[in-house]
Amino acid sequence: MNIKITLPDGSIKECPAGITPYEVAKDISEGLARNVISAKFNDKKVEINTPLTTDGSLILYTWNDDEGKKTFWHSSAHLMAQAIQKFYPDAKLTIGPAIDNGFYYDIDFGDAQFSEKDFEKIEKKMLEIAKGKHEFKLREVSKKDALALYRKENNPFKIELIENLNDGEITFCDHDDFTDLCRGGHLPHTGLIKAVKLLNVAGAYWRGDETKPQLTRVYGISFPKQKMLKEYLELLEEAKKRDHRKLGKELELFAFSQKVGQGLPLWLPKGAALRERLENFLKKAQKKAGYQQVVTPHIGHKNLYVTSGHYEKYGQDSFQPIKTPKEGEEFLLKPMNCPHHIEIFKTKPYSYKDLPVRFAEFGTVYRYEQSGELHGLTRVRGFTQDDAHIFCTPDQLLDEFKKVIDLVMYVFGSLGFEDFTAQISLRDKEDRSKYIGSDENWERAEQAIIQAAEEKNLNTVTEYGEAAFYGPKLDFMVKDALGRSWQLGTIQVDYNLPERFDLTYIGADNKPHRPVMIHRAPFGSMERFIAILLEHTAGKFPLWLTPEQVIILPISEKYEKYAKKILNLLDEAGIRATIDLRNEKVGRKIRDAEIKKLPYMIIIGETETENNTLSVRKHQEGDLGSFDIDKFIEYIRQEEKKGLKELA
RNA sequence: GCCGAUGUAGCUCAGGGGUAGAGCGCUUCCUUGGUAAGGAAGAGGUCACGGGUUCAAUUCCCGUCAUUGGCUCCA
Repeated sequence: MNIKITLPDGSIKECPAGITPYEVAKDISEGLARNVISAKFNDKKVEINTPLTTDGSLILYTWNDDEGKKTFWHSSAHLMAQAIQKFYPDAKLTIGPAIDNGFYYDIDFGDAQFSEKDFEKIEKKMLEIAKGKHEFKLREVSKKDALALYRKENNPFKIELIENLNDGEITFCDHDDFTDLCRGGHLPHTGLIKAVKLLNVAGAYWRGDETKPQLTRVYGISFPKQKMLKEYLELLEEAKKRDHRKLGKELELFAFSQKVGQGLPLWLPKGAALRERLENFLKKAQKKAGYQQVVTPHIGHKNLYVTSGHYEKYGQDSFQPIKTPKEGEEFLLKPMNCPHHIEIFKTKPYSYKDLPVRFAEFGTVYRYEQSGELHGLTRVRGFTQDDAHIFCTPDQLLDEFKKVIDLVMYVFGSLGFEDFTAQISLRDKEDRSKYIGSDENWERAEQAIIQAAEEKNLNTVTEYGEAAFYGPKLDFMVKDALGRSWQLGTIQVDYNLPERFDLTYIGADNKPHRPVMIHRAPFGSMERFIAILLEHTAGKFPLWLTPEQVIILPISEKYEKYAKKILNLLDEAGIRATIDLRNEKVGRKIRDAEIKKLPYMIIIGETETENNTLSVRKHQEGDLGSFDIDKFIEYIRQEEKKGLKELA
């Protein structure tokens, strides 16, 4: 009997029933058969040696497909677990999935210690086993037998997993002498795994729940070719060079001090100046977009946060109140600016004709982040939000929201962020107790965001359970050098705080109405934004933003006077320049300026002094030739403008 | 907060029971050199902090702090 198999290109192959995906690949070409590592049949993951018995569509995956890589890495996780059990026979396995870059296995080592020192022997053992070309074989097991096996092994984790599965859908995967509970998706055999590297060990809670036992998570990666591993490791090295913590130190932008406290960044002169330029850039755009700057204090009365609901939600898990010595009044370091801005809104009555009003502030806030969660500038305890709150009528909401999207796009565009995801963060579908406010208001807010994102043609993903407790968000997510995702810009719709603070405006009907609030921060925070910008540009900031635009390199002391004259002229023209007056040869000065990524070098020697000119060299590009001073200033001004777009 | 790793000169790091080393940087001197490293000399360290073991601790043990890879969390 024959079956009809449809391939992705639409062609239909007639094959004998019982043919495996591997055999189909072989029928297409020997090369494909060598490379095929997994398959989907009728949209369901199948093993490469699963007999196909009905008509259907088949997709074959190789290493070049994400599906293929996942299969490869998941199979490698089995191999790693097997190798670990050779050395730690009592280790209890739990789960071992593939991730974006490799795989991990969560293991309960009991009283035994597993550390990085074990990596080498595990890697060796894995490769040794891999060479045996052991076939991965999936087999169905009854619930009873599956439970019996893991009861014998005394593995409560697997038992818990199996208990949540239905009889008839439980499968085990065998290879060599190793068996594991697994739903499938494996390589044909272990021999395809040619290179492995264990990357790190970490603690991870069983099922991600901090009340449950902590397991040891072993991360690794594997490849079908040794060369690919080498390339991957080189890539990791490259990424480390772009790490904002390293660059921030090298470029003297920011620092931390044990004495000041963890997670509290200190901005050095160059970093502070950079921040100021970024702030001015946004202030200018916001002014154009109808925002008004306000300034509010760093602390607020506890009652302010009781009213806002933040106290109930975060009171225990935040910096604790500051008390006045005599009255015992309690004040909190502000963890956000919204309540303060709301109080500004409440200083006078508003007519519908006055709305929308938009209050903006670079507001520094303090949040108690758990010590283990702090990370460079991307996760800190004190940071400055480029915050603003828009108060508008329900009718204006959609339009205002879209305008904010425009502003965020302008900021991202001006700074070269093209690779981002707009994440629509909605309520958890099941657990609604985490949120305040009525279902009706939430529904309206969520719809407004979805519609605005759609009308602005944003590339979105929707995440449930990611909303703030007072409202849904549109978050702009960007990846750092190491591929970790961070939220930069955010726009949030809020019907709840206006309710809690009893905000009103007078409508055309001469009756009070409830305004809607939008919270928004295009950068997110100055700290995180600069961190990600550093990693994106590898420290080569746009010319308009960079701390030092030009360095003057006199060839010898004889030209110091002329060099200083040039410095003054550049300074007067608002160009940020310094001089390298060290007693070094010009070759050395150039080398050092190149390493420091200074965009322009001006070389001053006998010729320049006599002709009243400059020799200009551009970073990474070399000699640009001779310039008059005025011509050079004009040139820099033009180059600065190139990076900045106009706000629509 | 939890699990693991780390903490030695301004930076990057080596070392190891008998109070320390390299490279870069810095200072001084020589050199006045034209597009990616000129030469010489010198200064610089409570080996994170506190306790213990020891004749002796920077080294071994314990604790604290900080950094770091994850987990949980993220208004």
